[in-house]
Amino acid sequence: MRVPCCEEMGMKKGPWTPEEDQILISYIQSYGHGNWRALPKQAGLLRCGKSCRLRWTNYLRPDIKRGNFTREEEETIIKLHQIIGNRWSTIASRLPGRTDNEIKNFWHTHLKKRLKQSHHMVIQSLTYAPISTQFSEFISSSESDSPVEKVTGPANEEEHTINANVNDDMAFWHNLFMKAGE
DNA sequence: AATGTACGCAACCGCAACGAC
DNA sequence: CGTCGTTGCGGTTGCGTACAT
Repeated sequence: MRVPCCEEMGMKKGPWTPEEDQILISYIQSYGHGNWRALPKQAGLLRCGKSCRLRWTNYLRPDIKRGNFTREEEETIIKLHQIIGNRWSTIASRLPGRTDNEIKNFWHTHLKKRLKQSHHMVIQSLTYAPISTQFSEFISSSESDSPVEKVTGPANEEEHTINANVNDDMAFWHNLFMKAGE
């Protein structure tokens, strides 16, 4: 019977202390992380391997980029999410220095709000244009220079957001139709 | 200044995938 | 081929902080 790491006795939970961070960093720098399950014991940490791996990959890794997401990163996330959905690790692999957890959090706290805003916009736009026309516009804009990419500068922030939102919903409807056609 | 509320982020949990045996 | 152990992923939670009243 396998014991979940969360049930292992004597394992510490909750926020990591600077001391624990330092132990983990210096251990991995010296020996690497061949076996996460064995690592905490060997390093002298009262944490489960899962917790160590998470702390390292999401916070302590030297190549992690800190700070706000750039406009390009934001656009990449939106576009990839349109295509592949909640595949955060896949999206993260396209954004050097960003972790899946960070992207997931960013999506839920910032980008998700835009879906709500865009919901009424797409309904509004569907009222005035046939769906086939909108798909061809969406696909051609995705293949060539997207209108989203042409927008730069803070003055166009709202327009940029709206374009991204509409694209998002277009993708949703596009996927829906593709599935229906299968 | 005190209290309530909303938000952002780090961390946890459960499950699926994968490889070793 | 089935079982077991480990890792990785995505969803969710909960705490700390900023902001509003």
